[in-house]
Amino acid sequence: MSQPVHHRLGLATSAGRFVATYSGLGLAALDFPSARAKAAPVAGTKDLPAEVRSWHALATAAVRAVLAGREPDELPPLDVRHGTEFQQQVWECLVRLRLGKTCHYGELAAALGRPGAARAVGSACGANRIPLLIPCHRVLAANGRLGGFSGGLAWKRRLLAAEGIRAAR
DNA sequence: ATCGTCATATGAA
DNA sequence: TTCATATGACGAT
Repeated sequence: MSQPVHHRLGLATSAGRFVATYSGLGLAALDFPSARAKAAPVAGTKDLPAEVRSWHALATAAVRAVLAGREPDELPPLDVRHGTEFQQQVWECLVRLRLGKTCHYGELAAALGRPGAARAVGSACGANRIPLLIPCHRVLAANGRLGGFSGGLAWKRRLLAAEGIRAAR
């Protein structure tokens, strides 16, 4: 019936206006700038829970940092309940992957004790609703190429470039 | 270098 | 159980 309240807030950056969605547990989704996102109604900041306002401040600073190629100093809590156990393990690994570092789908699978699950890792990355802060753009294919990206490969390239990483073509 | 074809893990229908 | 993946390895061309 009454869903847990979700707040959708615009997040302005030099690269456009992202849309952040907060649940009662923290940041639940981060959407890339798009025409559709622009149209999305965004709550006025007046009757926002103080908690959400502070999370949004952290998220805004963190997203801007990543876009600028700087390591964010503090992340808001991430609400990752929608993920399966395996997906959460993958995302957990990713938040620990420092800016400027990359890994391969297969390496990540092996690190989780599941050699051979490279493809499943790719799927888990695709299910990530919080790009940039859960940095799935730092996961490349074993042949040095880009792999995929739900936000579009142009974004993946752009994010990697901001971190000084250059993938093979 | 590119292309097919398998092998494989996970998750949704 | 069947199908779809943001993979990877291998062999033929």
